[in-house]
Amino acid sequence: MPMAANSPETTPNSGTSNLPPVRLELIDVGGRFAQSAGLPRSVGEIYGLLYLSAKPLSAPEIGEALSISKGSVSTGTRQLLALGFIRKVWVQSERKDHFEAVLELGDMLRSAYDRIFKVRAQNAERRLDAVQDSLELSRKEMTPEEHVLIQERLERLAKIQKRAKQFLPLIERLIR
Amino acid sequence: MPMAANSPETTPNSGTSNLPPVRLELIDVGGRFAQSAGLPRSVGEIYGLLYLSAKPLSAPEIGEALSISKGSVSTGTRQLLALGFIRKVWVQSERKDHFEAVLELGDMLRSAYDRIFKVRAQNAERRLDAVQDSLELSRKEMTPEEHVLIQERLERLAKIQKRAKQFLPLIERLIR
DNA sequence: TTGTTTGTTCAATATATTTTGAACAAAATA
DNA sequence: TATTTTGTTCAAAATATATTGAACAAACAA
Repeated sequence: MPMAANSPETTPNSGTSNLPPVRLELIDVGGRFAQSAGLPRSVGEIYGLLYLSAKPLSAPEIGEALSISKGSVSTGTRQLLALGFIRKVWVQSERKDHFEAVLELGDMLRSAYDRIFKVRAQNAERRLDAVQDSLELSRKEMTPEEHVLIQERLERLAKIQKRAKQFLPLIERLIR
Repeated sequence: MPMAANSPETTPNSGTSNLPPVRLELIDVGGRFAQSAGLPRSVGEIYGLLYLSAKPLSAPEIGEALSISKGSVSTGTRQLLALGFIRKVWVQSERKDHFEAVLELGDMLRSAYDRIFKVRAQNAERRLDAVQDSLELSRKEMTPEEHVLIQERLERLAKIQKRAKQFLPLIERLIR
């Protein structure tokens, strides 16, 4: 990975676009970050491109700069808009949509982070409750020893879950 | 997702194993959790199986219970061992390796979490430095305005990065 | 209205990841 | 030693995910 900094050949699209190396690199940074966050690489690349752009870019411009298809630009920008990472802007005497990066990246990342965190915490809670219900339903089909053992271990999970939930608001306060 | 609780048909391996429904459900919970953490589903399923097991299980037992192959059991247990989520135990008069879940799941999750977090923070820092170097290298190939704009925006990123880094120790203290 | 431009959708394709299982290696037994 | 049992590896198959591009729809112009 440290190699990437010195090997423009591996950087997206070095052949056809004429973006300066800095920008190609930030596109790559964005792409990798998106991947590590479970999003398609192209989504991060679009953000990386827009983040260092002096002016809003149209969909065809984005597609050309990154050599990705119309379709990918369309779905990628839709995702970024939904996440609030970019916005549409109106460019005078242009019919095409134009996009620019929301520069308050820190705020966006924080809110995305705890949105995800909250949803996960909720799901985990619901799911664990269901498992505990299931234990009671199948009580007769197991030995008392097995029942107790499982009950205890599920109880442990529930405790972890509860603690994680309690930390949420603390982390939130800390983070903003 | 709520469906899974009521549809044993979709639960892993309902045909051949005779595990009680609770255990099948926790296997599923583990599988999904692993996926959301970017690990193969089977890894989470193995942990889920072991977590509610009254006794350590051998590789073939795991493979049969989850209907996954020898190879998957081998790589899956290796990953879980490396992460510290399970351990090998010696079972009397048995030649096969046996595995049991480390029950202190909370501790393991916390340490895994901040291990990942630290590595990411480091990578982000190295990477951003490289991008900033790259900006200086290609200074002459751009207009002064472009240079300033990019410089400012990279500066913003560096600030976000620095703040995130500062929070790390706080989060750590909070979490343990 | 018709023709043109712009944007979206989605089936087909390409890519990346996971799983399998046969071949191999290592350890234990006899 | 040879034989059996147990565990690992890795190329090939299966699966999951992302991307493409042609077909469609929606907005606008004339």
